[in-house]
Amino acid sequence: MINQETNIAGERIKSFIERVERLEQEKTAISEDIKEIYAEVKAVGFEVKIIKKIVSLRKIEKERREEESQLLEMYLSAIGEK
Amino acid sequence: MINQETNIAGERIKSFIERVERLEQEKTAISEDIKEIYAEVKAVGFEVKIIKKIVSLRKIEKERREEESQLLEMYLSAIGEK
Amino acid sequence: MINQETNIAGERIKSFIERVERLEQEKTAISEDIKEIYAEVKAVGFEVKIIKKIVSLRKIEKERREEESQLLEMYLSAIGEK
Amino acid sequence: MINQETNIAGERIKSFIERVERLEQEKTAISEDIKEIYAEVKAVGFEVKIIKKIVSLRKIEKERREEESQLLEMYLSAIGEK
DNA sequence: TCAGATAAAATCGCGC
DNA sequence: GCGCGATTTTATCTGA
Repeated sequence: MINQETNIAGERIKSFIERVERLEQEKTAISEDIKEIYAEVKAVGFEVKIIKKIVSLRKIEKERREEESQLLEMYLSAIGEK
Repeated sequence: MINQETNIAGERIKSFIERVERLEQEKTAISEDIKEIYAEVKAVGFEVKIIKKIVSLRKIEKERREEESQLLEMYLSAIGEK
Repeated sequence: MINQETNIAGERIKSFIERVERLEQEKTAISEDIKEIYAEVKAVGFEVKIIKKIVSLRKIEKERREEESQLLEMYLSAIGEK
Repeated sequence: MINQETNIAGERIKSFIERVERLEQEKTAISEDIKEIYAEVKAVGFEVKIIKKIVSLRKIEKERREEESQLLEMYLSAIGEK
């Protein structure tokens, strides 16, 4: 019956939406936690901008290292060493 | 002694940075969870674009309600009722 | 001849830049006009904060309507009606 | 009569809001014009990022010059030359 | 001076 | 794979 099928589909859609919304709320909460840390950084007299810069630099560095490590694995694999 | 002070400052900065990085990892993990949900949405044959639009629409509605509630508070405050 | 080409490119770039700068000046001028209106609002004894909140509320409502209309189009498109 | 006063106030508020909204529309329109220029920049093969950088550098330069000129005026005024 | 709002820039993911 | 649009992040600005 069409209506029941529609309802079932509706239920599934609703469930997906609620799961996404739940996760986005968590994300927002974490963003707020991060803001609080920066407020603390400022409160103790450090420069927020600089700390942020360091964080982003470390992220880039980490990504670079991961890429290099993947590249290394690809080479090793290519010469049959892994 | 200057070096010790520097070290103490360095320790505190390091601690802030690590706390931020920990939280950003959590955020990334949640973003991946959300992506997985949308992959599932697609897998069961629903249109991801539409579900995303519904999510954003509900977010806007929520924001509107919050703004309205702020407006009410402003009114009350303006007429000295709060 | 290379120098002429360079000049031509340079002329075009200069023209783009000047067009952008002209428009940004206009934007700044409008922002100042808006500020003047709020100064007037304050001068006649209304609460600027509340007027601003109403403006932003109306903007959100407009966005909501636009999103709804996009959602409708997506639905129609999804069921092959458009 | 209170209701009439309220209406008059309401009319004025409405008028302020509409004036602001009108100006904000103009601002949005100008922002779109700027975007179109950058689309054109890209279409003819120039790098948007670089053009934007030039625009922002020129803006900073202009502001610096204005500040210097103000500073000069302050000095002149301080020594009674203006 | 500082938080909150606004705008700009960079990044990411999607469809073609 | 690449551009395009959407999201996210960063920087600037403004008012309290």
